[in-house]
Amino acid sequence: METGSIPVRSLPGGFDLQATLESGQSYTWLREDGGMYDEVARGGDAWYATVLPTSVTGGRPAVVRARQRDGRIEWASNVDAHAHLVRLLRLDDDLDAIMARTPDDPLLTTAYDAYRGMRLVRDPPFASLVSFICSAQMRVSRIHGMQTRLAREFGDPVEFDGRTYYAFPRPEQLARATEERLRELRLGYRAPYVARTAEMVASGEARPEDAADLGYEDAREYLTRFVGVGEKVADCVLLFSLGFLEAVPLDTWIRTAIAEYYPECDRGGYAETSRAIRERFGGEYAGYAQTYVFFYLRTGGAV
DNA sequence: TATCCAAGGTAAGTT
DNA sequence: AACTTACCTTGGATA
Repeated sequence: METGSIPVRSLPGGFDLQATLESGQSYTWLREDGGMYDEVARGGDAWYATVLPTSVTGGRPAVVRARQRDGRIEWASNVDAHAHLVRLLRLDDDLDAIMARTPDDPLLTTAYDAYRGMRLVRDPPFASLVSFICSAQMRVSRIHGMQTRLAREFGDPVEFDGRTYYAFPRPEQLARATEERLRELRLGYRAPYVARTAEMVASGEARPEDAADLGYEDAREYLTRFVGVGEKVADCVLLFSLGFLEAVPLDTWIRTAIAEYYPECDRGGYAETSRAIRERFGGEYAGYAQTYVFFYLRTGGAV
């Protein structure tokens, strides 16, 4: 077991682990006290755990546990997790600079103040792709449940500190899943989408990470070749996995925000409205603004 | 207790 | 290209 810690004050703009992991960006972490999304007071200091896939570690899957307490991010792992955490939780983003480069409007300011320190995540691409295929017409807490079941059913088990953790399935593992089994895991009509997309990735027909080499709108178009991936899901993968911080997924909450606060940005079609709200949110870091607004509204912020 | 509704949308079929 | 409609499931609201 290796351990370490990272002082929060060393991170420009601070950090909020709970907000970062429970804001509906990533579905690859488990809170070890069992709770997540569905309760309790904020400001907890619970441990969270994830398993890095072999595509990231290059070797065996690595378990990473982290918690935030006493002004530090504490971690424990079977590898040196520091660089992994910086990457997964975007600890190298300068939040102060990013907020300074998004507009100074009342909704954004309120959302920023509510979850100061929340960062975007950088999830492994295949897990992110599957997670957001599953997200269609689904509550955040249930998306998380689906991903947890997929890992336990099809992922590699990894022993760490007396417990068994499960990596998110590799494409070839998930490609072996039958639609029927996926429906039993309560994916509903998303089951064939996940099965077909996993086959596409496993066969080498296309890989989500290949979109990273393209320009933003071409990258979004590229991802829609996967079954179950439309423009909104594509934007989520671009933002939460592939580092396109300008991506603004147009989900129900953001559409509500547009109607209430930025009606002039509603241009009818997805691409045009997306472009308008992206500009309204300052362009290059518009996705940060989107994520704060989404989480703020979803957790009861005034509309 | 029964019924209804909506949830971080997408694919397929019509105009 | 723009506009409908069907689609699994289920927690929470309403009757």
